[in-house]
Amino acid sequence: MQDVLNTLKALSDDTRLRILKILERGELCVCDIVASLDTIQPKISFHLKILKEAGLIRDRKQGKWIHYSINDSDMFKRFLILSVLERISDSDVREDKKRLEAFLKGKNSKDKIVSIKGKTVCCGKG
Amino acid sequence: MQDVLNTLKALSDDTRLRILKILERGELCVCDIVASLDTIQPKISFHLKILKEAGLIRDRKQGKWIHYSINDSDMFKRFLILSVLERISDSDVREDKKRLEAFLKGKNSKDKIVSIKGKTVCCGKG
DNA sequence: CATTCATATCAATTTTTGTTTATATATGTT
DNA sequence: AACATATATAAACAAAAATTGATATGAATG
Repeated sequence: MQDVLNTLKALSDDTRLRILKILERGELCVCDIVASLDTIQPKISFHLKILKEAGLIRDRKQGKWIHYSINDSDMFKRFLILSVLERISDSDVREDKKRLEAFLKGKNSKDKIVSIKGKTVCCGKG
Repeated sequence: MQDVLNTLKALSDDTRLRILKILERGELCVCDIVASLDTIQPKISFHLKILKEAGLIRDRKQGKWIHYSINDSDMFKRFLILSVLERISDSDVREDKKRLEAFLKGKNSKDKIVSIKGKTVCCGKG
């Protein structure tokens, strides 16, 4: 019973549903999610941990960054996520998505600038 | 988002999953559930309220008793319950089921005795 | 109409969960 | 090596949820 419970508990939180909702877009690093939900990083790390321990997401380390994505190895969980997220109204996550796209755009242009100097930058000031 | 969240929260509790699991058997009154989970009545009333407010169960009043049953009017919720309960191991609810059957048996025999005197008794001492 | 029984609700408490500030770790850069 | 960045973790605090014991409500019975 514990695994089902953990899974359900992990899904029973506004912040975590919002995280999953933007992860539907694809793999994201922590700072992307922080920017998207317009909040502080430890909060996001806390919720990512819960989602990960429930087996709903997985992470991939690459240099300084840790990329999170929805874990599709467990059918039941994948399916739960799908049917739950589908029932969340677009208006509940519109702002999150806006902020995410704006942030990613900013990152890209910075990447271009710094790639000239050979840097790879995420959210830093350059 | 609030309705999905309420539903998930209602499902995210050991006691409530156990209640749903025995309600799969069919309609039951509060005292049946109390006996089945071997606990105190206010606790069960508390959890029943949460399940009801989430739209997962419904109640039917009949004289002194209130009978609860799984609410199958909402497809999504019905389906969530099904897929969640299916993943709960039998061993997690074996004792509950045992206690329930024993209790119902006791009730029936008492009913027979008191039906002679024209009474209908639930859990009272006769 | 007083009593009993089934259930609900309340108030107090305890437990669990989420938030925040500060700090640690690890990787990459100069 | 010193520094900056991305993320995690810890500790303190706040908020929400669960448990319990006491009491209220309302139906049936004698």
